[in-house]
Amino acid sequence: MSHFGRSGPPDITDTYSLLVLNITFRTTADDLFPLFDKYGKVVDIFIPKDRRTGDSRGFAFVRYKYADEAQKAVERLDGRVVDGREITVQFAKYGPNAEKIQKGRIIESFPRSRHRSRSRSPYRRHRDDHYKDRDYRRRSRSRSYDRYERDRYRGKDKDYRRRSRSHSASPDYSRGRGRGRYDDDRRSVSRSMSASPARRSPSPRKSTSPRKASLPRGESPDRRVRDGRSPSPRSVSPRGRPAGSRSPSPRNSDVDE
DNA sequence: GTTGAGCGTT
Repeated sequence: MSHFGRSGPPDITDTYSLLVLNITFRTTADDLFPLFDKYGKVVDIFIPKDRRTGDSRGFAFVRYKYADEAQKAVERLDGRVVDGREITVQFAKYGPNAEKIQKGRIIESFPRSRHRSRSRSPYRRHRDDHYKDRDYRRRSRSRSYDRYERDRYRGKDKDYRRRSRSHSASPDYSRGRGRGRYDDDRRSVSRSMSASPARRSPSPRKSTSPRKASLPRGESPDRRVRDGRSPSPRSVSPRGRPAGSRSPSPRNSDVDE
């Protein structure tokens, strides 16, 4: 098994990271280790995986101990077919040791005084080395990872923080206002979801057509619901939950939330 | 069980 990345970055003081792209989603560090280790001393191999699914993201980071070896691997493994897919090996630009790369200038660090026309690794991609190619490619990227990015973005709370700072002058006021509006919006979404007659209505299948025609937009109910619930939906605590005594119907509490 | 531009963790 792969013991890489099991205890975080082992040692990146003198290692050169290489980025391996275009690898298959099933390729693991163990598969790349022998391949990369053949061309030099591989210190560690890390493959970012999804937090939820745990699947590979399609690229891996290979850390070499020496730059010359890394460079060699880049030139030798770049374009190699692994698992039926042509992988792309190149030096990592961003990362924990990106600074070192610029400082060390591994690209030009050649043991043999061999002056090469192109110090940088020759990305011999397909003839599709166009410039606008990326735009069209980027589009496809948002297919199955869109939700992942969405979740990630939400988790960062970037927007929330920014807004908070903007109104830091009056946190109370802003919070109250922001909260109310936010809640409203959120409830709106919730309502939208609740609209699903799946579990809200236990038996709406018998009369779904008439109701639908009756409320094609849902504006009427919308206002009604907002007016009736806007004031203080959360302030109201109908469930005076008896801490000591357990509720006679635990299911009720579940339904509440 | 899918996907295919990109830059990473205990």
